[in-house]
Amino acid sequence: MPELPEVETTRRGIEPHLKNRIIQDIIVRQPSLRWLVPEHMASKYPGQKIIGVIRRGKYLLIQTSSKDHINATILIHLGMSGSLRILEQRDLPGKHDHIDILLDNNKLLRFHDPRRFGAFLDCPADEPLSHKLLAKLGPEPLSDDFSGEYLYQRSRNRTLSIKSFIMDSHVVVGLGNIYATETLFEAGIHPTLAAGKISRKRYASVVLQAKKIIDNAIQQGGTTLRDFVNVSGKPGYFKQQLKVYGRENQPCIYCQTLIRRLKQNQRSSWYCPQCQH
DNA sequence: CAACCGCCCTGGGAGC
DNA sequence: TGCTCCCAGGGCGGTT
Repeated sequence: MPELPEVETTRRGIEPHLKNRIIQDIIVRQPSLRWLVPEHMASKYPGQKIIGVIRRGKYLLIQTSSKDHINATILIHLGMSGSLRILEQRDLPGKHDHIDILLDNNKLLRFHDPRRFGAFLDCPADEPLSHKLLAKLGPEPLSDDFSGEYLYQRSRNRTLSIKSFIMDSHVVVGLGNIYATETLFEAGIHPTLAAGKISRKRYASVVLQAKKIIDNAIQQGGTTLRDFVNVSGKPGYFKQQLKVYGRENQPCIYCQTLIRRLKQNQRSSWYCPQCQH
């Protein structure tokens, strides 16, 4: 489920419930996620106070602090199928509810992840963002660092496709398959074009559309926020206005040409053969 | 270095 | 109903 807007929606949903709470316990039922959940986390974190939840790309960082002013940070990635919910401690765990962080108000944060591509890790104490998984990430898509000029410069001499290029988190974070597909559709760019051959002008369009789409999706994520955190645990992709993603053989909303699908690096791309070239 | 490909998993849906 | 196959929101790590 989670692309960047869903992760940001999750962050906004859980932070008010977590901030200033003391962690009572961490219960790990299934440590085999993308990487093994470190054993020491269950002993390190109880007693720590949560001071904030920040996001970097699709990673969430739960920052804590103890009486001795020792800071620590839990690093969470939701992978393909992960979700986080605030529940009561009396709510029994179900299938795929792998980790609970127990809070000091009879609530808990529950990590659910059927496919187990997610991650639950510990950051280096001194500088959490120096974690190996975070250190080389590209700029945030909504930041000023993500500009047409930046993409243009980074892409010179690159032969891979524009689709693969903008989905590379070391280039820019947060453009997953859905939003990369939608971005190229709105920018009118065929997904197989070589990244290194695309003009400044077209990259300016890519950036403009990506920002628009992600910003809009975050706004919409807000509408499903309550459900996401408290009840169903299902973010509403159905509520999103997807213009090309998943629409194979349906008419393009601009020109009525039938949308086509192709495979790039084992991921589907949908595109309009008329509008995107 | 850059590019590509396999793979970590479970579950849902289509087709037979 | 049940089997098999394909597909899915990610992205690391090994190989060429």
